[in-house]
Amino acid sequence: MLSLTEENYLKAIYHLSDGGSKSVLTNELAEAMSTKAASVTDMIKKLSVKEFISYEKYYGVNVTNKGKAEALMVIRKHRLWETFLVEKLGFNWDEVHEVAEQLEHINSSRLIEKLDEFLGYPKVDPHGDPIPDSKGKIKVQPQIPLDQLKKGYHGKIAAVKDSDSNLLKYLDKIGAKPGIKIKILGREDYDESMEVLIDDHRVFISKEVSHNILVSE
Amino acid sequence: MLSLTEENYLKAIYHLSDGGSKSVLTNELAEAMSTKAASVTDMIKKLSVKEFISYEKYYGVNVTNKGKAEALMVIRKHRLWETFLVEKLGFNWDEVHEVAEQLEHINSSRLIEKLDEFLGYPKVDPHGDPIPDSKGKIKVQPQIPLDQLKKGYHGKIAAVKDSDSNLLKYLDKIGAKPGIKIKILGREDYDESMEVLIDDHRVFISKEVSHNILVSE
DNA sequence: ACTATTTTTTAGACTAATCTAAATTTTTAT
DNA sequence: ATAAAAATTTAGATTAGTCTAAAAAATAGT
Repeated sequence: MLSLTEENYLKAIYHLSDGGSKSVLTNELAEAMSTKAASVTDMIKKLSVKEFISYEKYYGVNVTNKGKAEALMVIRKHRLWETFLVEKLGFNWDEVHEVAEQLEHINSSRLIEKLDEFLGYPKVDPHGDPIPDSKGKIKVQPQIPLDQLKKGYHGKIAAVKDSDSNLLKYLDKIGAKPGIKIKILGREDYDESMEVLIDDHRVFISKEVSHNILVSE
Repeated sequence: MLSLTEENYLKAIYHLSDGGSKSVLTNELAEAMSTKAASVTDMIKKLSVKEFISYEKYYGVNVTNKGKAEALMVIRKHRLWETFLVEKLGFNWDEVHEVAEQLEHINSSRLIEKLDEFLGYPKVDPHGDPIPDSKGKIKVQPQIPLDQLKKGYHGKIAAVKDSDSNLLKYLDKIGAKPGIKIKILGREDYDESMEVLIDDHRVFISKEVSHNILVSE
């Protein structure tokens, strides 16, 4: 069993490695965990002994399959709880992150299976991020940031980056959330801002915003 | 802010002191916390400095008003989560304790207010124990163990002691839960066993069991 | 290729919560 | 009233996670 801190490190490693597809450097991880490189080195050794990651001195860490499975379970819990908070308790989607950070560490497989059932086995969380199933399977469909597309594109919002609560508040204000129709009406090459139609509502958005709106296909 | 461990000690002190009405000895607390007296002494000093309890060397501890308020909030969270697990997720009432022990430490007043609302502001948890309101107010109505009553008594089950999961499983089997009608049909003085009618269903129960069934009035 | 810079690791120290063993205080029993 | 027993506290050590400062290794710039 992992401690709360170990779980948080492992989750951060999983995310920074893009789901295990590249290695993660000590300083990156220190930055992500808001801690010092020395502390990271210590923790890396612990997780490495437990075989959740593989580690070669000075060359960064990689998650093992065992580590991936564990990280996916934490992510599953996090996203199910976020869904619960929004769907059942009426939280706004910009308010759920911190609480879900705590709830994701509750240890009870029965609880999480029951919660999943209660929510109707959702496939994605309120930000559009996929929820791993009870076996850790995750459906990754490639998502493209809106700022990489041209005038005339139309489709549906697949997800939004959930890094920043202020961004989420703004996206909420303009009605940009997963499942909503979006169309690029025009695009200014100079600053890469664009005019878009969000659910038949006309809005101007900066590149900063369009970069955080993800569409599929 | 209290650490998880401090919260657990404080809750145990609150319960062992019957809600603050008597002082608690070091060894009692060590027993309750499954730890050693020396560790208890250390923690007592910490909680005492923070003024959650008052403490005189060798003479046990008492909770302060500040400590009571804090303990009641933890108890509120515990009981609301238990209610959630049973009412919404379909847990059996003998399965909820351990999970609620974890959930009670989640720190978010917004979460707990929303949860309370979602559950419809319940007054008691699935075992019949009262749930403190958002101000920490708790309705204590005196409850009498069934083993202290005589043949002919009839009324409703108010609560059951939730100490032991095996007991709860048994109570569940015989249909004894809060709100259910109960009548004492007969009582054997020798071993204090009794025959009772639980929701019009005839059962023989030992003193051990009747002692853990509480009725009001 | 060699020096300067950056990154990472090691060494040693700190805090919270725990432990064992020893010392102290209180209680009990004669 | 005093000795034995029980309860409690103190002292000193341990573990997890963190830190700072110093040492070691890798990278970059000329």
